[in-house]
Amino acid sequence: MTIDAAPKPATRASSLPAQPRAFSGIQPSGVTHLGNDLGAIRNYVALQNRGAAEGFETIYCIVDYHALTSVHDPDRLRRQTLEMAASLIALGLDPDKCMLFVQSHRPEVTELCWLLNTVTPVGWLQRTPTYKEKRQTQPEDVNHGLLTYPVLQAADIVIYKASLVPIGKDQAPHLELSREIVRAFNARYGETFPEPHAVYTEAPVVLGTDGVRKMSKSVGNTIDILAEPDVIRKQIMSMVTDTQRILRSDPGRPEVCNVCQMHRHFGDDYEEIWDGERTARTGCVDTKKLLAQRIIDHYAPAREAYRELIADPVRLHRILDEGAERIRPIAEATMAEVRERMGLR
RNA sequence: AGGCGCCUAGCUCAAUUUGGCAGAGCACUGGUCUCCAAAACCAGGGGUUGUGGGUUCGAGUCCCGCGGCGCCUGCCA
Repeated sequence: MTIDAAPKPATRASSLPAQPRAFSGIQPSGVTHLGNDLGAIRNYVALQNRGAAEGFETIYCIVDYHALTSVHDPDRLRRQTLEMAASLIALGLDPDKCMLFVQSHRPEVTELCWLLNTVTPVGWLQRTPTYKEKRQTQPEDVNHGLLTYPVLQAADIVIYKASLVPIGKDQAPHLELSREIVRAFNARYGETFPEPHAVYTEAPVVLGTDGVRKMSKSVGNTIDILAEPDVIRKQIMSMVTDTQRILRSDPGRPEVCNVCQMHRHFGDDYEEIWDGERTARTGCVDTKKLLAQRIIDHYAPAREAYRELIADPVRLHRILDEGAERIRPIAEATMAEVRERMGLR
């Protein structure tokens, strides 16, 4: 992973942390699928471990406030939040190495969101790609939360004085907006927040089993890595392959075959597998069975860990509560500083 | 707050001027078929018609209340 620019050393403003902190939020979309892991979670784990080794803090937040802009069923939100927490831990986030908590357990962030709202021009928000997209996908429910979504995102990052934000390229506009909001605030009230920097992670766009759209729970084209092996086999066998390879003897085109593309992430021998497809030495069924088995094996420990975690909600709640408590002093210190700077106290 | 319009399958919409067995396309599931998938063909599941009352032998359809969405005119901190 690469950092887009070296964070400024925090020498000028004494309120900035000595070491950069990393922050990332993830929506409580329920049990994670392959796209979640390859696209984000793997990088969270890597950054967490790097932080533990190099001495900077990593903060991961399940953003249930943000989810409320689209999810309106309380039971579903609660369930998906727990499922996401269990998934993250099962896939390698370690509450001893990182701070893991639920966004709404630190409600101070909503106060900061309001305060940042007052330095944010509406035009910036209306131009946000995801806002425009949501107006299309849920036209019956264009609530104000959708518009102010990036402001809450900015508040999330800066309330913990985080300066490193691991994101995929698709999130670049949101982070750029966060940077502008921070600049606007610092310009008006004095240097208070570190400007967040993108940590561009190598995040492949993982296509779903239909081979066309991005893997997504709402589309229903996921590979559920934490599900039972039979479910995974069935999902992979149903994947769309190279639509021009009709007969077993036809040569395949690994570049356009989503099954072949996924092999890149599960073994060093994908070139060899691709060669088998090109020369029709192997068939799609062979390649699918191999992929299924590799995914099943690779996620076997995570699957077992998930099963244990989700069966013990008391323990999960305790982990999340502890995370929220550990991060509390940072949030409270920031808010005290911000209120003072803005003239509220 | 008032006025007008809308709400039917996961989605887009039907359902005769005047109440009479809730349907189609897409999507989904299964089958046939070429290694699988796709495509094609065949079959199937899927609905408390937003919600609660009322009129009627019978209500998606008519009447009243409530909720949601959109547009318009206002009011208020």
